[in-house]
Amino acid sequence: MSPGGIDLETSLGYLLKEASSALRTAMEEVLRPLGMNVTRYSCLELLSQRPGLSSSELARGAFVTRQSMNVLLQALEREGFVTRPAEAPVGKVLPTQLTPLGRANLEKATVAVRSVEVRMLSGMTEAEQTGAFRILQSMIHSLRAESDGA
Amino acid sequence: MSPGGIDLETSLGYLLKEASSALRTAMEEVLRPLGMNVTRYSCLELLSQRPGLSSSELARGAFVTRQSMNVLLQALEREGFVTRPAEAPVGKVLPTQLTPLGRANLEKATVAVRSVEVRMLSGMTEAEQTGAFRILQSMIHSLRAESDGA
DNA sequence: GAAGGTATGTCAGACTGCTGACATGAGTCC
DNA sequence: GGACTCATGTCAGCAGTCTGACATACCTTC
Repeated sequence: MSPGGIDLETSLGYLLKEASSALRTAMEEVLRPLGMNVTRYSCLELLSQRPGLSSSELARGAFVTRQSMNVLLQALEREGFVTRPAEAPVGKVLPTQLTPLGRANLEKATVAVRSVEVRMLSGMTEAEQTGAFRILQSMIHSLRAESDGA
Repeated sequence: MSPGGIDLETSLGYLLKEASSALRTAMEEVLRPLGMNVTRYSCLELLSQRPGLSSSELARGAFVTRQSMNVLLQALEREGFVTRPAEAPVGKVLPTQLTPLGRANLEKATVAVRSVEVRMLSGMTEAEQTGAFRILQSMIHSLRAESDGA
C-alpha cells in the first residue's frame, strides 16, 4: 500500500466489486429473456423459501430499501406473481405469498440462475468454495461492525 | 443443492452480493460527507494511477457504461476536477487529466476509503487475503468465460 | 482506394433505486 | 394510562445508471 493512493490492481475491495459486477451482468443476461432481473428473482426466491415475509424483510434479504421493495411488490402483485392481504392481520405488516403463477416463473428463473452459479463455481475445488464462504462472511462481518452501531 | 430451488443461505452468489452490498454501503457512508460516491472515487483513482485514460476506458474500470461515465465526466469537468481537450488529438478519444483540485479531493477520499479497506481486511490473515484474491479472480474468470463470447 | 468491422463520444428516453418525510401500530418504561 | 422508542408501509422527489440510437474515426482486408 503506497501512502499516495490505493492500488486498484491489488485492492481486494476493487476485486470484490469486479466480481460482483461480473456476477450481476451474468445474472441479468440469463434473466432478461424471462422478463426478470436480479432483484425480482431474489424477491421470489426469498418468498419461496420463507413464505409470508413482509416487505421490509424482503428488502433486507434482497439488499434494497423497503421503499424500493414496495414498488417492486406492487408490480409483482399487479402481474399476479404474489398476493398480499388488503388489511394487516397484525400491526402494519403485510405478509406476502407466492401465487402458483409466481412459483412457475420462479422455477424457470431458478434454472437460469443455477447455470450461472455452476459456471461461477467451475474451476474451484470444494475446499476453495468453503474457503470462499468463510472469507466472504468475514468481510461482511467486519464491514458491518461499526457501520451498524454508529 | 436441492432440485427445487437455490438455498440462499449456502449460495456463494448470494453471499457475494451480500458482501458487495456491505462494501458499497460502507464506502458510500464515508464518501458522502466528502460529496463523493463510489463511482466518482473510482474514476478519480483510475485517473490518478493512469492519467490520460479515455471515457470508455474509465467506464470499464469503474464497471459502468460509457454513457454513464460520460455524464459523470461532464460533471467532474464542470466542477473543475478533471480536464479534457476540446478536440481529440487523435481519433475520437478524449484523454482525461486530473486537475490539482481533483487530486486534492481524491486524497481526502483515499483516506476515507482506506479506512474501509482496512476494516474489511481486519480479522483476515495474510494467507487468507491471498486466498481471497485468487478465489475472486477465479470467479471473475469463470463468469466471463461464456458471456463475452456469446 | 473502397468496404466492412470495431471502438469511441454523444444525445435522448426510460427505469431502478435511493433519500426524505409522514402516519400508524407495537412494545417498553415510568 | 401516557410518553418514548422502534419498525413498518407509503408517498413524493431526485440521482444514477441503463438501453437504444447515431455519427465519426481508426483499422483491417480486399
